[in-house]
Amino acid sequence: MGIYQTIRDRICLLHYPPGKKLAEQELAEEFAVSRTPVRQALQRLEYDGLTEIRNGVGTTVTAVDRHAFEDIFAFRMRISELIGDFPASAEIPSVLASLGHLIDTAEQVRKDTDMVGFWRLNHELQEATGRLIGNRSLRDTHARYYFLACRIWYSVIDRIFDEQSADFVVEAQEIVKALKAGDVRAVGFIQRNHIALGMHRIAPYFHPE
Amino acid sequence: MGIYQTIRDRICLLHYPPGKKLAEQELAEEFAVSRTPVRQALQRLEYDGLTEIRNGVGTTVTAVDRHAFEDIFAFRMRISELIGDFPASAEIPSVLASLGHLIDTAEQVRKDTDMVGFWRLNHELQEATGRLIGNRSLRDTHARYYFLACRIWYSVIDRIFDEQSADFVVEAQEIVKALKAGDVRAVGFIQRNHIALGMHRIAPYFHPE
DNA sequence: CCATATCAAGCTGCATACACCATCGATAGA
DNA sequence: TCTATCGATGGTGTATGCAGCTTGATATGG
Repeated sequence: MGIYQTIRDRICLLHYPPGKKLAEQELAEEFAVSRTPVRQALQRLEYDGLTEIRNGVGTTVTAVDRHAFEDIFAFRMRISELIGDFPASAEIPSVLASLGHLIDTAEQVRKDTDMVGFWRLNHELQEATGRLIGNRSLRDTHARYYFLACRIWYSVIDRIFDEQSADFVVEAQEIVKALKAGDVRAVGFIQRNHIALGMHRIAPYFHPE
Repeated sequence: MGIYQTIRDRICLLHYPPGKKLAEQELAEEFAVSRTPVRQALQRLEYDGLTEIRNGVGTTVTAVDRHAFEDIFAFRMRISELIGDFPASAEIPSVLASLGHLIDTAEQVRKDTDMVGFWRLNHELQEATGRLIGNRSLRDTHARYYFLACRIWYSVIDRIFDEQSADFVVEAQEIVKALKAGDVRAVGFIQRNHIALGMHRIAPYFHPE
């Protein structure tokens, strides 16, 4: 996995929490490369909105205030609603295969209260539903804002794990049913509804900094 | 204006047409800097989808095939429809001021068949309507895909200038009327409809490569 | 004449050195 | 004692040299 993806996942997993300073030199030594490729990754992360680079100061992980939280989740809901307008129906079989594996794994993850495992399952679901989107612009945007959102719910996952992971299984099962009926539009609405559920579940725990 | 914006505008203005090779060394000499900041700009443009970097070959401006054309315009239509869901009503007065100046300038641009001037007016309208969007995620996406779309209609602007610029004035006037009524939602639908008009006007001239 | 191997040129990717900037603490003066 | 200034420190921004890759021209053998 590349430097960009590694750092991005660490931010989403809160291994690098908001406000954390990321020193180029330190990361360069860890990845056994020079500062150049590390800088490239950090600049891309800044473009994603996950980090902020200030000359002479350093690179810091961006804070997520109440405004950003609401903006991102509301936008993701609208984006998901659009999935049905651009269905990539040819991908349905492969997505169904992914979802099958995903639901099987989810039971074990729930028993173990394996939060990192749950985070990975969400990545897989995101990747799978992305394959159903037949419009590249929408698909890219869908993925882009997933990575902005996932660290938000992960910041309170220890307090909502049971409900959130139960809903996750329900969401995956509903998507399977919809896809077996060939109804990609339903997938978008299912996802939209579960984003809304998650948003309302997170909001009480989410205090602006 | 920065290196990134300069190169981006040259791509959108077809000064750098699809397929054009952008040599880092050459650009570095033009901007009187080293390759490093040029590389930074080119990498960001690649992330935008405007260029493609291949090791050992060089950086080329991406081609726009029929698929990309349809994806981008369809997506932009959907994005514009969402504007009304996140109105930044406080910006209405300043946007009205921008639109006034814009409509005044447009008449002269139409008389002169000033295509670059028309291109600039579109930038201004894009920037002004962006200020009406109260959701940062939507605003960023709205801007991002504008720059992917504008070089497409600009590639055939010489053949559609009269109709396109006439519609532009109508669009701006309709937006003024909507904003005077405080109806930001209407702005999104006006823009959506004019994107659709433009798309159908372009399609006949647009041949896949 | 054609196919293939080889080499040279030009490009990007990376490593490194240095310049510039922001910050904090020490120190001297009021 | 408080304040202002200066310097040390650690960070990012840039320039530059070199390594590795791609591609096209060229030479060579069939």
